[in-house]
Amino acid sequence: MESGRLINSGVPFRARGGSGGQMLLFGGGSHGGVLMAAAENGRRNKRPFSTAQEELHQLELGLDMMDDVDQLCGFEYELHGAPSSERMTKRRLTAEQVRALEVSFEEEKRKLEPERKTELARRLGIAPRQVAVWFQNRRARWRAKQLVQDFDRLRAAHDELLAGRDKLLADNDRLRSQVITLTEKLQGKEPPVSQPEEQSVPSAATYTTTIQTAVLVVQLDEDQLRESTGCAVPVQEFAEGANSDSPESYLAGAPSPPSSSEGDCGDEGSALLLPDAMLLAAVEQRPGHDAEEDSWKWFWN
DNA sequence: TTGTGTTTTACGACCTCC
DNA sequence: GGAGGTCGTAAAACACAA
Repeated sequence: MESGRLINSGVPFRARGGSGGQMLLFGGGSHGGVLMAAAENGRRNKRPFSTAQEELHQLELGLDMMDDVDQLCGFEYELHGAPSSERMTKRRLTAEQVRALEVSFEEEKRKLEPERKTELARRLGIAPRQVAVWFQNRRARWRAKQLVQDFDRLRAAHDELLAGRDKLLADNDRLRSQVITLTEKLQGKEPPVSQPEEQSVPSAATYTTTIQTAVLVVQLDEDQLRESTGCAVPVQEFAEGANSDSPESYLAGAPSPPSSSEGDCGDEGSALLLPDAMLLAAVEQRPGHDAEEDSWKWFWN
């Protein structure tokens, strides 16, 4: 056996002499001599490995085998047997090879056409199989990176939605207090002193007046609210309903319990936000109203 | 120098498409 | 059925702290 001197190479190798000339083999650690460039140079380099092509040239074996990439790959097979039976020795691609592969990866939109594979392999002095494997692994890395980016994007959108939801809730609280206060002022009452059981039961006339007052407040605040929440407020619909005879008719538009899109400024739930707030202010004063049985009390929580 | 974590290369199993 | 894809993983190559 004859060992070659691999410049800038950490790849275990051995050169086998033969009557018909020398053959270079790329083997694993136990297969042959090991020359480490790092040991020679006394330091580590990035990507210290030369290609099979470079090594063959450096060894000056005098073999004109560089034109046949498949033959080059076959050398490893000769050492290890069929690729499926035993792993081939790993060989790092050079920076130049990786750069060319990256360019091709971008140009071909991550697809590798057979002709392109063959051409790349020939040009870079590696086996077509290596090009295919490199693309497979590169696609996997690209997908992993995309996954991270998608996650970051979704998280940012989620945080933004949460912030919007908090703002909506705060606005809702503020406006609810405003409606109640104004309603009570119009009724000539002072704000309740947290004794709801002892409150006097309003008459039907007062009840209707309360609702109409609430609608008025909503109309006055509509522009401000639309600006602060970014949600459409169907005040007109609600106002029309307030003119009907039956207060119960207002309940037809009562909100559904929050769905998975809670906090979302969507088309249905939050569009009912203000009318619902107004309505509830009135319903709370409705004769015989039982707050515990209120099916949409979730809205206030 | 060594231990350890990360990246890269390569493969087998399985799936899909033509 | 073959070619080429993904997925999961092994193992070599590499980086880096202690």
